Amino acid sequence: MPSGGLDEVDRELVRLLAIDGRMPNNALAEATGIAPSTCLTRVRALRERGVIRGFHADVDLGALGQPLQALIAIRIGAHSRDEIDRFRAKVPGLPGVLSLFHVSGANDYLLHVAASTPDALREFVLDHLTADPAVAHAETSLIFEHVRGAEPNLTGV
Amino acid sequence: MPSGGLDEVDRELVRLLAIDGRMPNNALAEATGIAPSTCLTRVRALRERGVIRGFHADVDLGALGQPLQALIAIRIGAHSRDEIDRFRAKVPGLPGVLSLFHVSGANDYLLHVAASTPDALREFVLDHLTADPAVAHAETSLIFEHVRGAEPNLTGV
DNA sequence: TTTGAAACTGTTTAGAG
DNA sequence: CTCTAAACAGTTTCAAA
Repeated sequence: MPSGGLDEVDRELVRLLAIDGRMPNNALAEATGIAPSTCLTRVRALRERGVIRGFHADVDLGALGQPLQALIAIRIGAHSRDEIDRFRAKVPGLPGVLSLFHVSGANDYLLHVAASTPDALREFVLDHLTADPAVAHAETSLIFEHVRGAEPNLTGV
Repeated sequence: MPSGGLDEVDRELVRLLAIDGRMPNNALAEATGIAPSTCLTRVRALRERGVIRGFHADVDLGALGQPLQALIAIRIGAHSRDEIDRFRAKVPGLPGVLSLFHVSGANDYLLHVAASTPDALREFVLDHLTADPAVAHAETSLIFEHVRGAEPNLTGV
């Protein structure tokens, strides 16, 4: 049950930073029982190794004028690899896109988007999904509630 | 198209912190053309108002021994409100749970989880979902790829 | 790799506009 | 609500182990 060259201290640093990405180096050092300089070196190493990919503010999209969220199940219409790649490449850049999941099963992609109004959402689907030749079908589900996992909180959805 | 009492500067601060949650106050101030002290006040206010909910490290779960991710579509078996509430309350605390979406449509919940091995995933589903009296059906889709939105990057999946 | 201590940089407070 | 400036805290480097 090990974890690719991470020791106890590394895992604790990761855990703490996943909970509070702005925890000061000092505090991290004390919490893990190492010197601040050592702590700095380790956190840098974790970033360089890609264990920590970045730090992000968790923003309330509603406060930013995007109170609606949806998950859109997308089926690709058996086309060329090129067309699929194009779709995959364009989607993350579309306005309001939070995440794109490529999944196994009946659907090919699951798209998590934010929108300002039902109309904006509808336009998003029509303009960018339905209209795309790679897309065979798109089924939109509104998100009533979105709760993060309580434990380590090891991701950024 | 406004955003609940946020001015231009606030929105820019939020945008920058969503991209880099560790951007120094100095740099934020310069980037937005205000004094560091003012910047500090504003960022604090954004946190207090809940516009910024927190700061988190974005962690590579694979590096932490959880290389598998899945989305599990869950249908609730038309039970009492209490039972649904209990389900809703327990899930975020289950091991490996990243996010729980309550959605409209054929499925009631969409659960985003991480696991170490296919077996661990199977056990998770059997022990915590299939076995739960509130759950009528659970359909697991493996996540092949998960891409974040490129724009503001305004969330933390 | 680790560290303590110095040098430095960024943060925070306070006081005034 | 904003700013400048001073006080403070945290970060980072570096030489040594």
